[in-house]
Amino acid sequence: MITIKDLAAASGLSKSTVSRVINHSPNVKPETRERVMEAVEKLGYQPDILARGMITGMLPMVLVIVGDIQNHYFTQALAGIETTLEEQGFMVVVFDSSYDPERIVTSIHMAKTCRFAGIIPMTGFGSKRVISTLQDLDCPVILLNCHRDHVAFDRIYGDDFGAGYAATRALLRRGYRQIYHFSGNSTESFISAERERGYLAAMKEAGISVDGSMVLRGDLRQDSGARLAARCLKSAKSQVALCCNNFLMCLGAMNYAQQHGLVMWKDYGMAICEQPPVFFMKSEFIYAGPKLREIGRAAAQLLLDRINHPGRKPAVQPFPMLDIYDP
Amino acid sequence: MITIKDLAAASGLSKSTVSRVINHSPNVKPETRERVMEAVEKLGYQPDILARGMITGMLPMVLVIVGDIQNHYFTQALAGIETTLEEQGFMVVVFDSSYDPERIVTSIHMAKTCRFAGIIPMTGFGSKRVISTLQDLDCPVILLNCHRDHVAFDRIYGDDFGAGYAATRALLRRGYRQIYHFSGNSTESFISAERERGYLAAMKEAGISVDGSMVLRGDLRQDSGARLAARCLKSAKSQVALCCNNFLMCLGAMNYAQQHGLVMWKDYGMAICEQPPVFFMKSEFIYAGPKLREIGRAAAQLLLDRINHPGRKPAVQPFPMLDIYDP
DNA sequence: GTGAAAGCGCTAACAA
DNA sequence: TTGTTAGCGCTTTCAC
Repeated sequence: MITIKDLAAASGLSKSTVSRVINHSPNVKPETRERVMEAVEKLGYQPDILARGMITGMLPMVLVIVGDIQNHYFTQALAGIETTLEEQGFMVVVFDSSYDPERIVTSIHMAKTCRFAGIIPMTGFGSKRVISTLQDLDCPVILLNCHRDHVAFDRIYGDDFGAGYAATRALLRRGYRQIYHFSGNSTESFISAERERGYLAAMKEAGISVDGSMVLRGDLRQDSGARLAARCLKSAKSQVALCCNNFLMCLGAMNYAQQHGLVMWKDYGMAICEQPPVFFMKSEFIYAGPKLREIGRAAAQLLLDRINHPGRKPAVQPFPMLDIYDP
Repeated sequence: MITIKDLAAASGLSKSTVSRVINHSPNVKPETRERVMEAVEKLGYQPDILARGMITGMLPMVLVIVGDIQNHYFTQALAGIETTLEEQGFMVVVFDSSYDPERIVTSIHMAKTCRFAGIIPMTGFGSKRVISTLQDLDCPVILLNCHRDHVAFDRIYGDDFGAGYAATRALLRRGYRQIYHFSGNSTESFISAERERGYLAAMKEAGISVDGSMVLRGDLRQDSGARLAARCLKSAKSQVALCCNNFLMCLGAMNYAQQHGLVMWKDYGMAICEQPPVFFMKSEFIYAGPKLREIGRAAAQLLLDRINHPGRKPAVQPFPMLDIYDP
């Protein structure tokens, strides 16, 4: 491995001068800089990021904590995060927590002892331990789509209220009035609750009173989508529409419908309050949701800002951009 | 941050002794060990992985190079890789290459200068530059589902021939004889070519001669699946079946079918030569493919072996386990 | 069984 | 503008 010592020897200069050139310090004679760069080219030098990290106290790596790497929700945001960070020379360490707070805490400790430049948690905020672990950290943290009331941290979140609202509105515009909302357990997931709130707001605005029977609770997974669909679509009246809190429940509902010979927009309407996986974009159904890739980019950008300007007060940054698709 | 220096002071011992305890060296008096561990507990010491990496020349991190983080093919394998590596205290750095060889090379350099413990490339092996970059590396590398003839590296690959064979067989067993294969450009993707080979073998074995018109070439994406379906299913004879090289083409074909009122298993048969995304497992269609999560685990295990036993000759390790689903 | 000292490759004071 | 020196926190000889 080529080190600055080798460069120093090859160029007849000292290690410090070489270091200055490498780090683009302005206080170097152009001629000297050239001499060093020659050696760099000739020997194929590449700085040891680890050694540098020891001194500067920072490794150009960012920990991103997801709940499930196989879920498009996370990978779409991840794509945005990675693109942005890579442009600035950072690498992304992905931790698939399986939504387990204990493992999240472990990963955060790991990040600390590796002196990561920052952490972007996208999940796991039920646990006090996670919060307090992060607080003891003294490391830039951007909460992405976590609860908004963790005032100690920078946080960015999508407009899931707007998503629920827009999805419902789109159905209303098509003339549906009997619109069911397939929701999650709203006390558990903040995002899920926001979407539900958006649905309720749109219904209210349209002057439609929503009684308890219109909001059906599932577990945000496919099976419960099918189960709930069975309850609403049994008597297949064409004026019924489903506003699904998330994609997986929609998929379950669509499966149910298909198996029972129900055709979308003929026998029932369908909208989702989030972006579907890429290969389901521009399909038949309506969707409205925060642009996941973009919100990932924004979170990464925010993190970079924090890295470059430490000591600023943490702030909430709403991310209003919605992807609304109404075919 | 608590360092071994602090532990030494707290326990009245030297840094070296503390280091021995931390690293489970046998040459320490039990009593001394206890004294150190007390200090560790009391002060909440956590070793600085970076500093350790400088000495040992290895950071417990592994670079995994994927083609597209939003593709379930990669994330499923990634899930297996991560689980296995995490158990051994390694972290996973995911690099989404967008299949770009130049960016892959950059990421490999990054891994080197960070002294990563290993690299698992899952894509990007068209380029000679990638290969030679890896060869200059002196770092454990496990090629996962890349070309098999890179003899300089350890490599593991799934039984994609078997997948194509099994998928086709399942259709044959159901009585289909007019089975189209939606393939990729087989010169580009080795995996795609293997699946095609499996299809051809099964057809041959069944005594069905396959002329050129039965293998249709697309680009492995959704649109081409729909386009090819239009060619085969137009005259909707119920004895036609599609054997899709990958999930996305299958999805395109299913969309086409649905929009034209064709019902699976009534109007046409469908099989895929790979595992679909989790939420499409146990659906209507047949699939057969290497168990992606398991192959990920196996690759990670192989990497760990190489890290612990350097200097062994690189070898191919076929991974025969198939997930065959025939509802 | 334990301690002292060297050094990994680099940056960041401080001198010159 | 450049060189010298002192570490970062740890592991690893080599003495004792």
